[in-house]
Amino acid sequence: MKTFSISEVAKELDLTVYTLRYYDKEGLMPFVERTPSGTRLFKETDIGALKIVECLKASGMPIKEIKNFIDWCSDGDSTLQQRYDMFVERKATVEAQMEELKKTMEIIEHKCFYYKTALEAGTEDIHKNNKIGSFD
Amino acid sequence: MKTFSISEVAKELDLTVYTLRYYDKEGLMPFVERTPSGTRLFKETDIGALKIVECLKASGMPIKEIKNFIDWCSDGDSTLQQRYDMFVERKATVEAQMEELKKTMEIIEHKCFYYKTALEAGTEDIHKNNKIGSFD
DNA sequence: GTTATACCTCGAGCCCACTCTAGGTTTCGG
DNA sequence: CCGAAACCTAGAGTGGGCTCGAGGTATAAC
Repeated sequence: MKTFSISEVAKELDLTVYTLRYYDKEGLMPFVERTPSGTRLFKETDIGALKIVECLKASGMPIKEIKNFIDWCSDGDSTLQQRYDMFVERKATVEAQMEELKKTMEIIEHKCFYYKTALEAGTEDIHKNNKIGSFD
Repeated sequence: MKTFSISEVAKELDLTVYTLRYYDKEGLMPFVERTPSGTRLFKETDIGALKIVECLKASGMPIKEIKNFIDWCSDGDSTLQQRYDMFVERKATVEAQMEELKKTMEIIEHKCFYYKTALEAGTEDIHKNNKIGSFD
């Protein structure tokens, strides 16, 4: 079976080898096998698992909670409920983040417009004259 | 003109007074006036400006870059172009974050389904039997 | 076979964004 | 006018997530 070195995996996932070893230290990859001399050998499935780790990270989950999930995976079917619940909760937090980001975007787009018109006028004052104290 | 104390502003923006004082220390609120004895007096417009700071923070901008923006604001119309460019660039990064979050969401939804069916079956094995090594 | 490169661990260091403590002053209700 | 609560500064401490240096072993290319 084909295996991959830590630097190959780092390149694939756009991480550094430092980061991968740090994840290992934090218990996020207990499944990765080693050569007799200690060199890590990553399988395709390991890379798949790390992609889930990255996904959870991208959802804003801290390393320690991701570790809980990994531990549950190691514990087998008895933890299926926890893992399901976790993903359902993640879904909710990501939805909230999307909402938040949408609001942020609206303000930023408004500011793009604000500065475009100000640039055209050569001064910000055109906005100040319209609505006093709006910080528009 | 009505003014607000630091704790009122903290409550309004859902921040701590510590955080607000930290922002001040970092130069994010050079516009906030003081009483002769040094107590900060926030105006409505100051709160508006802080909302923009929060917006930039929510867009992932680090404090130091937000400070640049605040400095540009103090410098007046000569920095209109920089500020416009900054918001256009912010727009792009927020768009990228939205894309990223969408991908994250897809994986999470897939996992919700994965665990829902596994729970119904009582074991994760039903997935393992379908696609070997997919970490689905 | 040797030399360069990649791998390893352990622990220290770094950066960011707060968060809090100590020690002090001010303001405000009764 | 007094005591509680809110304000202030300077600087130390915290937690998360890396990032790196030192010192050493292993493997691969020539």
